Amino acid sequence: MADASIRCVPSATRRSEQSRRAALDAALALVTELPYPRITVDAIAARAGVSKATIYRWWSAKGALVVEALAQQSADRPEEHLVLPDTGDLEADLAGVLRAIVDEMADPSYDALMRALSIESLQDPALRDQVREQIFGVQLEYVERRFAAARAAGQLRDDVGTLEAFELFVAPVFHRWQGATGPLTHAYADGVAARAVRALRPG
Amino acid sequence: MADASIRCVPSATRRSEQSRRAALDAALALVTELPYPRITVDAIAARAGVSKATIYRWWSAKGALVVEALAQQSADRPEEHLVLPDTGDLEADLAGVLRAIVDEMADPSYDALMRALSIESLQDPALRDQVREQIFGVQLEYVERRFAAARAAGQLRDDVGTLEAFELFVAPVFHRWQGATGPLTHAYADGVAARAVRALRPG
Amino acid sequence: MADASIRCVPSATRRSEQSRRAALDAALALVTELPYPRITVDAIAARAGVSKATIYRWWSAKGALVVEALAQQSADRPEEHLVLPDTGDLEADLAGVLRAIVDEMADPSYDALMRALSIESLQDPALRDQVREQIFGVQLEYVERRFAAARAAGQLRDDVGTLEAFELFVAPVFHRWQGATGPLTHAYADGVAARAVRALRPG
Amino acid sequence: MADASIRCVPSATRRSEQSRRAALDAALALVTELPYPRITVDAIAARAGVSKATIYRWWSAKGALVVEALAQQSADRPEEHLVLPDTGDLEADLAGVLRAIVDEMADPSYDALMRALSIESLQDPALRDQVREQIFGVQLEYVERRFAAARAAGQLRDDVGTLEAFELFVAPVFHRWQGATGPLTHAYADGVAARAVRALRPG
DNA sequence: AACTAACCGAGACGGTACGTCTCGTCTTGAA
DNA sequence: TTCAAGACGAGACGTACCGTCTCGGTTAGTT
Repeated sequence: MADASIRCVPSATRRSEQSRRAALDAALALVTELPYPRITVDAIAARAGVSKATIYRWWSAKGALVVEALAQQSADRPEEHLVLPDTGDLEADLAGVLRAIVDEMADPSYDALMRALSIESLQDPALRDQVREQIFGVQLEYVERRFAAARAAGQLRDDVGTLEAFELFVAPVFHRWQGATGPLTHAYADGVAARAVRALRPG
Repeated sequence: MADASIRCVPSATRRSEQSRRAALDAALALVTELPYPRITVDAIAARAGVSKATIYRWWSAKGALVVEALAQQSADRPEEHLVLPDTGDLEADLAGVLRAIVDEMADPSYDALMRALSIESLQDPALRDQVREQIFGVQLEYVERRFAAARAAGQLRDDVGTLEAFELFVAPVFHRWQGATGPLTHAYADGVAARAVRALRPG
Repeated sequence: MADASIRCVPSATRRSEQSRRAALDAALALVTELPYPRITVDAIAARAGVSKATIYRWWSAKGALVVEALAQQSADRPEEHLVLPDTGDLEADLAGVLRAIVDEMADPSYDALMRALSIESLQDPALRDQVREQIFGVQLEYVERRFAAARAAGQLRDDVGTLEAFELFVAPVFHRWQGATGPLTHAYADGVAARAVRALRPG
Repeated sequence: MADASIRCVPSATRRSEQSRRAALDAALALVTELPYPRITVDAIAARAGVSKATIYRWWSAKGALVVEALAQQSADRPEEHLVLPDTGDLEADLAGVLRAIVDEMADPSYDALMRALSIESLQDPALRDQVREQIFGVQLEYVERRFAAARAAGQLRDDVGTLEAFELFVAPVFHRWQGATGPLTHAYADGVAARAVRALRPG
């Protein structure tokens, strides 16, 4: 499955918003309830009260539906985004958000969801792009604002782009989560924040 | 698939080394030839000229076989490990190895291997642990030596462990590779090395 | 499909004759082009440039439409009916018409039409009755005239009805066609005619 | 369905006789229980306790399985065959067997079974041939014996083959059954026998 | 001339069944 | 015993049609 590329047929005018939401909601619910390989299109269809044909009419495969469901959730709950506060203290702000991320990663349903996203991304380039644009990109925008402020306050080097700065504090946590290569604690979050700030500091 | 844990029956008394190698080689070959979800146990068995029963007798599932195949390859080709040279210039050494990694990631075979490893890690905690110990751990040991030297030369802060230091320069590259969130160039490698060294520098 | 009975509901006053003919013509065309199970309502609708809803508004199912199409054709081409000539020689007349039938049966289009009729008859009693009345019955009437003449000429036994006489020479040919149990040749037609006449002869 | 031809592929040596019988028995049972289009491969598989893949491994489609099931039943119950007794009185013997056939045709499950056979035969030439060889042919052999005796006793014309003679008394009944063109009574059976014998009598 | 009502095309929808695929187990026979 | 070969039960996959429905647009046949 998930070998082909995304379809997401256009004509969208006559599309039933009700069916669309039912499918996305069902997908979201199942993602947090079952290990990813146990989630089937039939189960999503049944849960949504929607026919399998309808799902395949609008999504190329299970993965595309799941990713869109997660993106939709992202859009529906902007307060749950990776919003960097701005207290003036960049390291503290980063540490705070990293602690929050670390806490979320301990939640089994968040874990399941991340796993689903990662697996699909790795299996299908089209889905990887979808994830990057619909989920990662949104997160990045939120971070961008805080870094713009930091840059204006002279706390950031000129030779580091937002994407690189973002990677600097997010990638280690993500890497450790994915590989289970070490504990994901608040202390660890603080350490990552400290190192990131040191790396980004001018001079 | 890959829902259960590893078995890897020990007895091995009358085990046919020939069949074992054939299976591992076939798995390795297919990983680089096909998108991961298209690789089936039947295909591996057919390619290896080995029966499916034999595979299931010695490995619990496709994933365990693939991971062992990759670990085996890792063990067979130590020269391809992530060996940090020691020229005394830590940043240059890091930049060099990161450039090498970036080059490898552009190789479709390497890409496919990494993808397989990541997918299996994400699907099965037991395999994730296996990957960490048999592949990641080996890499880490090689890096450890260089960092020990740097630490002795006073180039490293005392409050940063080897694992954290390792993550600092590897995780961003890996994250960018997995998410296709940006270009993987030598310039990028140099930037990551520079930032890592800044973050690790004492004072 | 075709599990329910015939409906043929609405007003018919406002009915578009154009759509009706288009549907019937499309059905007829497809019957001769495709194996029967491959003929779909969607295909008929598409070919006719008519919507599926329109088809289901006027016919209960594919079968009803096909049967009506065939009946319509039957009505449109009376010259193609099973017309028994009357030369005075009953056996020769029968042999002539049977030879004509045998020739027709070799025509793939006719074969396909007969197949469609038979399949629908067998699947739905309502359609079977429709076929009997609108197609079989018409054929029978034509035959009736010739047998009336034969009866008047004392060439027919009193204890044999027209239907039974009809069956006597038509059923074997039809049976052989449907079961492909033997060759359908002019010689065979002559034999059937001879046997029928012997069976029907008085005394 | 049933568009392709018969496959019946693999080795057959390793084939599980148990699964084969379970599938055939289940098919037979369902044919008498449900209208033919309602019989599904899934239902047969479930009833038989056999996997769908096993069914498709050995039969090309539902039709082939059903036909083989009926042929198997034919083989299992030779006493239920169309066995013509030989009392010396050909007409009485024929009338007897036709009366039995007429009685059977009134049985809904026999009716359903015949319908199934006919529909499949009409939809797929390969199945038609299978029916002819595995079912019709067997019946014909039984009839052959009685006609041989009749022929020896000088009760049959020399210019009529067994197949033609068979058609003469079976086809009218079958035709009337299939088209519902008239009542199927013992009196009708007697009439058909009488006409057949007249047609077949020498001189 | 506007109104109304039924028809029409298009095509999305909930369903059912299809035939294929992969999984992991099990059986057979040769070495 | 181990192995190659491969049939098996289980069940998800993605496709094809079914017959129903809603949507606007059009076209009679009134008012």
